Amino acid sequence: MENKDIKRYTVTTALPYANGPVHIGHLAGVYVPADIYVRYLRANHRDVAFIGGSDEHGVPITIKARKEGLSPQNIVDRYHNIIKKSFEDFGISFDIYSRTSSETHHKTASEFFKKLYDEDKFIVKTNEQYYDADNKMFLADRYITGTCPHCGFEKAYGDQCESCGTSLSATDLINPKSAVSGNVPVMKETKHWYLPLDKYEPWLKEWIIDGHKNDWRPNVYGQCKSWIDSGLHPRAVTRDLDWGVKVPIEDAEGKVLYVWFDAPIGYISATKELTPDWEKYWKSKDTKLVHFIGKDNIVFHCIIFPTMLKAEGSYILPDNVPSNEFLNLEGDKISTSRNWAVWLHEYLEEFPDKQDVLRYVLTANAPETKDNDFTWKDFQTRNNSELVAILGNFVNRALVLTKKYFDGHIPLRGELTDFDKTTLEEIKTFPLRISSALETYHFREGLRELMNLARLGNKYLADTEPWKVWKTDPKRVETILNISLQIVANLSILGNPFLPFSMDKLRKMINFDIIDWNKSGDLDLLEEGHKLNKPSLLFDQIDDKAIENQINKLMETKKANILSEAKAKPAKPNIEFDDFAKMDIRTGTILEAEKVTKTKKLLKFLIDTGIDKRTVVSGIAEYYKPEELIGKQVSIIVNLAPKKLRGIESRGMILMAEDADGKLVFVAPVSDVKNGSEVK
RNA sequence: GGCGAGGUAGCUCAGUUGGUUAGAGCGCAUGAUUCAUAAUCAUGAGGUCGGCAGUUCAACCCUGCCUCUCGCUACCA
Repeated sequence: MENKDIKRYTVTTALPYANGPVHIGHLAGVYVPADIYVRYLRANHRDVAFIGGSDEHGVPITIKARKEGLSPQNIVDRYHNIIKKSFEDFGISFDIYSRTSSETHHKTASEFFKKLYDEDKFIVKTNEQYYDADNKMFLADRYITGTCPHCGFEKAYGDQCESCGTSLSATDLINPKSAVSGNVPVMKETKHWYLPLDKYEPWLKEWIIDGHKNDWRPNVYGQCKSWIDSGLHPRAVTRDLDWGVKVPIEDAEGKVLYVWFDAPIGYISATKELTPDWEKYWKSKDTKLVHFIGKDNIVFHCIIFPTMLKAEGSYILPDNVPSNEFLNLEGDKISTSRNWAVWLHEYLEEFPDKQDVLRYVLTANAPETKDNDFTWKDFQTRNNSELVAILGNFVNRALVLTKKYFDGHIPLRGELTDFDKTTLEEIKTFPLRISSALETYHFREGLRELMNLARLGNKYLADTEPWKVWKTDPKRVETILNISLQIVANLSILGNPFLPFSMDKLRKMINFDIIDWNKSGDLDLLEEGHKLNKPSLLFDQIDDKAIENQINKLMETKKANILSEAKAKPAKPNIEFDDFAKMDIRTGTILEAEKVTKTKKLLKFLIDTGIDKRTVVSGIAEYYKPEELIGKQVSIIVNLAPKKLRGIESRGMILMAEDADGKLVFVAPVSDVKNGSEVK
């Protein structure tokens, strides 16, 4: 578990993409656990570099910039600043929060690429891609639009059709156009460099499958194993684009490093900006590298980036990649585009000075083993019945009693009862209970143990009843409160990684400034006669009103989303009658229907079209059972070019209407007509 | 369809190289208590550990099949 040879730590957090602000999903998955871990390490005098930064390259940012008539730099500046500020205000204690548009990063990423290039670690492939001759640029992904080959949507992108959701390749599009000029693009050869992941397969097997079977989380390990087992392929590391890190070699005009290649190098660049002595954090065997990420990033951080580091040769590899699952919000997936999220910068405004409440809730309910749900009701309950009632209340009781009886001075601990002794012994066990949870990335459990210490305090007070004893034996009360206050002091140390703002406040109240983890478990942290400052409440109740406001806000979002989803898509451009007349739509009857094996969506039909009996394959298996369709009359395009699907030749297409939720409904004659009737 | 992760009390989760009464917190009920932000403390109710088979003296834990959720992937004429 705890490796004694470890001298220092490099802890990184996934780089948030600078095209939007940060929400609670990011926090719960990555930043809060990483921050707890780092604060814990620092309290143990470990040498830590805590690295974060914004990921600012890639096509989506350039598209957003174009849409808003701004430069990509404008866009990333905007979001980088929002994100950076909100992390600061939230107490994510980065040693540096940098960005990939920085000069240092460009230089670092270039050199990294150059070294692999010089050492012949890449393979080169040439293929044909669309090219806009006027603007002299290759059209990657979203820079090309055209008609979707299967839903007919005219504004499909080169990587995906937003109408039917299919992922496409640019060459699939019908009537492709450049999104930049509107011109018809030409095919032109382009050269790209690939990282041959396949060559590293044996090494990855040894390193991950054999080497990290027991210390990586099951979700991380399983995901890696799945990738490796299914066979790795060379992956392009360059792109034809003008926003990003220029490919630093001749013959690479207009090419940049692909974002996934440059982004993780950002961890290294940021460390360079942090300290000239950066190499010890990345190249020294006695440094432990830990990547905190969400589950969407597992492949990059466990397979691709390590392969890059391995290929480069001089870097250490991650010791662990604690990846969380996803956090849902009120039962639905968090979605930036649907505005279904609790945004950090808004939370900070609406709940001022309540950073720790959110940190607490997100940790107590962290998606460590499976997706979890964040609800405002739970947020309120955890605040009111855990933070306020258990932790805040215990501290308040101890401090108020001390003020009342001893004017805020720590009383003498006199003769101990057996109960005192067992309580003191138990206090001593908490540092190890919490640290062994944190060392193994079990943050939820660590926090639970912290609360158990506060529970122990409450129980101690309830059992010893100092407010009663005071009347008969004030000496005894001195001992009771001394012990209670030692618990308070211990809480302030042990709670600091989780609740830094509140523990800071607590330390001021008890006039105490130690956060050294090694001092925790000590039973004389507060010495006799030590003067406490005036107590105040650590946490406040959150009332129903505040929760209702948040829930209403989400309801509004939901309404707005339903409205916009219900809106019909705008009509496509007019066509000539001749274009319509080319389509031959007939009525037909389903004679046979069966599921295509090994597919989720495909049904295979035999249809009597009046003209003939033919096989048609259709992707509706999610909505209809084959047996209930036999005998049903449908509309079918009979002169669509045949297409092989899963080895079955489909001759025609059944007409379906798609509802807002994606459900497909037959478009068919309302009463039976003879098969082969023309639809016109 | 393939692969991965998960399915344990109303909710959120622990758990065991398989061992005899399955745990915690929150919520709920009852009682105690008043120092404390109506907070606390005790006690209790509540679970056929997703389903069915199998291996075993013994399975929540191992094996097989099935089922549901999430993710990746294939697929949607």
